Amino acid sequence: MASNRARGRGEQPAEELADRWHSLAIHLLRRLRREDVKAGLTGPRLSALSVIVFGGPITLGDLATAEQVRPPTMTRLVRALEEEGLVRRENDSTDGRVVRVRATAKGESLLTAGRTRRVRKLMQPLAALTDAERKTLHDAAAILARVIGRLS
Amino acid sequence: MASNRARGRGEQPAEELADRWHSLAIHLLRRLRREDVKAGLTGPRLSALSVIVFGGPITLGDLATAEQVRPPTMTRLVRALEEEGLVRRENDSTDGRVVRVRATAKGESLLTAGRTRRVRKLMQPLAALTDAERKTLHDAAAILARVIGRLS
DNA sequence: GCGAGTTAGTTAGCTGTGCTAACAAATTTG
DNA sequence: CAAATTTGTTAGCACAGCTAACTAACTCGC
Repeated sequence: MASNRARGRGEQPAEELADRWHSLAIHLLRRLRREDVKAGLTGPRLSALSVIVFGGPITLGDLATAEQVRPPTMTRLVRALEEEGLVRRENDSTDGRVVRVRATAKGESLLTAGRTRRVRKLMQPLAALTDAERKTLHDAAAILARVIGRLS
Repeated sequence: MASNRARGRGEQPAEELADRWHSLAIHLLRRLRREDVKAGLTGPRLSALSVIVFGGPITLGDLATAEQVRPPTMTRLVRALEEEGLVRRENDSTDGRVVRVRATAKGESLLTAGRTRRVRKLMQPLAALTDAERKTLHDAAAILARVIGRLS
């Protein structure tokens, strides 16, 4: 029961963590953006493509929700992916309004085969960490994902 | 010596971690951006202001380096901060080329007093974590910062 | 079954962040 | 002192996010 709110010695106050992670997210993304550009696909597009590939055919609205983005933003991301031949739009047979998005073979292979190349730069320093450090990052990722989910 | 590269059971392969964190950074930033906008200052501006406030008067070039951004980008960020009265430009007395950027009282108070409001949304779910979870996030932040630093 | 309301997506237009290329001004150096 | 370097700015591009306003399609109540 001393697990929450108490703020004893050695504990991490939420405010400090929030500041720290805010800054980290900005800097991490700036770095990754450079690599993404070299890899030919930007972060948001790659992220959307990943959902499409692993989430099967999905409606544009669901995709926007999954990516925590407004519909117009997703419309544009999907159009960009479509123009590169990575995804295909399909009409729903029972509801003429909805648009289903499906990955093409090219889109799938780009995501899976291109995966290593894309994250290579980030992987190098990660591979140099100890197992314990990687475990910490692994655990932190799960916690952070939950935190993000609760931001609503 | 089993600490690196081995990939035994329970270890986290660098590739998986890289993918995971890439995605996390994108989603975290999208969420934070909304709050930043409400708070009146965007992430990059806030981040730059923070360096200016705590890093004393600093040249524009050093600021760009610290923020891992190109000079033109920093020129624009500083101009935006200046227009809001949060920072001031100063000419160097010995070198006419350099521009020193200093935080105004308004800038300092916005950063310190406004800090809680700004990160409040992120703090709520963080405060709900256990001490152990916050410690994991704290440790992960340090590791990630190093990883980012090594991306070069 | 038809008109009102709702839902899914798109278009238009804005703000903001990042970049490179090209430049001006100041300083340093040969 | 002329050439090279350094510091910062301007111009212009690509991209991602948003809201407002719209079209098309569906659902529901009468």
